[in-house]
Amino acid sequence: MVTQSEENYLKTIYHLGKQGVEAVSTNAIAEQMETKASSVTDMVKKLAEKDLANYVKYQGVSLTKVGRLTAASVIRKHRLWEVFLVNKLKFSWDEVHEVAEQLEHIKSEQLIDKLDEFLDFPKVDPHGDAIPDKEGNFAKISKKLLSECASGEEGIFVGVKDSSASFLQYLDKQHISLGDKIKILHREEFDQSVEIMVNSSLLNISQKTATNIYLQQK
Amino acid sequence: MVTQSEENYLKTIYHLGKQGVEAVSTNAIAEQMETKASSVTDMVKKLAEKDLANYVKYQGVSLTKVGRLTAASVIRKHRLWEVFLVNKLKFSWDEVHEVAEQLEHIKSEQLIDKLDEFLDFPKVDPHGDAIPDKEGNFAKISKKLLSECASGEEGIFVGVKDSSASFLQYLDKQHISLGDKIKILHREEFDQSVEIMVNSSLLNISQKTATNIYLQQK
DNA sequence: CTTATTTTTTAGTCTAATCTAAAAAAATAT
DNA sequence: ATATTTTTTTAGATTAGACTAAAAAATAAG
Repeated sequence: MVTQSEENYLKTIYHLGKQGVEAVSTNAIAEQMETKASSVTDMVKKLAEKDLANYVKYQGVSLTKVGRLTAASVIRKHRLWEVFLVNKLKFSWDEVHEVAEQLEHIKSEQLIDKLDEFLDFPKVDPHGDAIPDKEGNFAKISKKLLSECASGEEGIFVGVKDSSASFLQYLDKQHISLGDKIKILHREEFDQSVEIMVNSSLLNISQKTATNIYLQQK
Repeated sequence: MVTQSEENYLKTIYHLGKQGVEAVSTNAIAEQMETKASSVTDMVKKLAEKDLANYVKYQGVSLTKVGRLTAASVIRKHRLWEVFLVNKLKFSWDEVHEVAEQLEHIKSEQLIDKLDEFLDFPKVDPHGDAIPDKEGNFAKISKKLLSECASGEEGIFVGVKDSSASFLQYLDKQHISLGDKIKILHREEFDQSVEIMVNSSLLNISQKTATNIYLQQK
């Protein structure tokens, strides 16, 4: 049995080391998890003991195949729950993280399968990050900041970069919501503002807004 | 902060001692929770320390007002999650318990409020047990076994007593489902079978079936 | 290439929750 | 009312996870 704490370590190592393939330093993990390096050393030994991680003293940690799969499964759960919280329970994007952080540790294959189905097999979470499938494979999502799109390009609004309450409220007021198709019509040289088409209405957004919106293209 | 383990003890004491008001013996708790009496003693001291329980050596435990409220809140979460699992994710009744057992410990007021709303403020869980409100008050549910109803009576099918897979499948086959209005037409003296009206169709059910179905009246 | 600095590990504590075995109190039976 | 049985508590260990402080290894600087 993989404990909750072990799952959290696996997740962190996965994120820090390119899907857990690259070796990650003890200190990096400690900093990320806001814990002490000595605690990390202890845990990392345990993960190696359980064949979830490869660990050589003074040389950092990477994940084994099983470790990577376990980490991906936790990430899958986290992101599916985030979709549930936002799409079904109407949480706003900035409120979901800590709750999903708890829900990701619920142990039940069946629960996640049924949740996945209930949500209609989403491929991205509310922040625009890919949701891995049961085998731990991530769909290649080509998401790009709106500010990086040329005029003429279009894409689906799949996430925000910085999800402050005020920004989300602004989006709400402009009737821009997740899943909307956005087309870039014109980029204004002088102030980097962008004219876009959303829900068949024209809108002008500031550069700041444009650097906060992720579009998914095909 | 109340730990997961503390919550489980509170819940057990609540259930064993008439909402936690009556004192419950150490042994009774140990047996119910499949743990050792010595572990119970330890925990019960801690609960008393935190003013969640009243405890006098050798005289059993009851809950304080705060303890009762905390227990009721855990039960509320458990039952709301059960409704979610059955109504939304299409779990069958006998599969939900252990998952709800985990979900009940997720800490987020907001989550439960929104879940409650999402489920349309249910008053009973899939087993026909009342869901307490935020103040810990249970709606008085007058649920009765179908076998105890006189002919002429009617009620809403709110739960089952023993939820074996085969029984649930039988109900499915007969097109009897949760929330259906059932009217008792006639009770056969000789074999205790009962003729009922469900979804405007006549049905004859055995005594065994009748003792497994809970009806809610008014 | 030796010294200083940083990183990582080890050794020893601590807390929460559990357990076993023994002691103490309460309940029951003779 | 005394002995026996049952229940409950205490004492002492154990395990997971985290911490502090000191030691060891690796890295950087002169």
